[in-house]
Amino acid sequence: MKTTPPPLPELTLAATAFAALGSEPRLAILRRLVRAGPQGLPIGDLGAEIGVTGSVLTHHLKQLVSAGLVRQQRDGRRILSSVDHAAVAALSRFLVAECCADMGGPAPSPCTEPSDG
Amino acid sequence: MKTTPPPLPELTLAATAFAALGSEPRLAILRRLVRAGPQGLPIGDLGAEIGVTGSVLTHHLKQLVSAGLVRQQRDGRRILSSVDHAAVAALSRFLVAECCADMGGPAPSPCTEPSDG
DNA sequence: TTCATGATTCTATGTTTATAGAAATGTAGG
DNA sequence: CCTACATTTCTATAAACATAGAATCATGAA
Repeated sequence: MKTTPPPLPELTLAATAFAALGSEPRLAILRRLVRAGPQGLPIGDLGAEIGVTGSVLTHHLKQLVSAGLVRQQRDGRRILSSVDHAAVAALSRFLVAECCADMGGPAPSPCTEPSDG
Repeated sequence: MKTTPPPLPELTLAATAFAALGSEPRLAILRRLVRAGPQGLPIGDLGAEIGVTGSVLTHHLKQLVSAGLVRQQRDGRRILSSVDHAAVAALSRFLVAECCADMGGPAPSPCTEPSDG
């Protein structure tokens, strides 16, 4: 049996997810989906609200889904997209972990911030 | 007088920062810089450790600096790059805020995760 | 089957990004 | 000034991404 089957290194996964978020239209899409809640939003409605249509919307959604940040399920003749909150939270934690790595301690607060608030 | 001087909307700034992180080499760079601590790391050393050289490294660093995630300061004939932890933490918070927006409550925990642990 | 709707795939074009080597800039020391 | 070192800018090329319209596929209703 193979004892080292890690498919993709954490760094690659994180970079893919960040790249998926590194676009205004996609970030706007994610926002709408968050507001839509766990039920999700049909792609048509999504495009109408954001101002992106057809193939372009599919293009962006594919990246978000591929990055694991968004899930999709059929509902009759439409497809509902919803945010994978766990994935988003995990990505956020990764970012904080990177930030605080070897900085001294188990990261009690997000970071040793310079009196931000 | 102009009454609408907001330079860049939050969404644009966030997208820029995420795009800066959406690349393996840049994410690797950030990691090294985090481990280097607040003192920073000269660009030459950085390239030697990561396996990126000269102009390519400058290219990536410029994006990280432009996104506000990395700062640079001269130290004699070299330039020390260091992570702006506050910016990274802020980006992480933005991500969580997006995730939990309108989900009900002031976000006590990162997200209403589905029994992840 | 036929029609209408919702989404994707295909095809094409323009833009941005990544990478790399050579040349140029800035800094420190003799 | 001249040399050595560190980093950037310039130039070029290949790859990836963004956008859009037309055609195609999938689902639901009559």
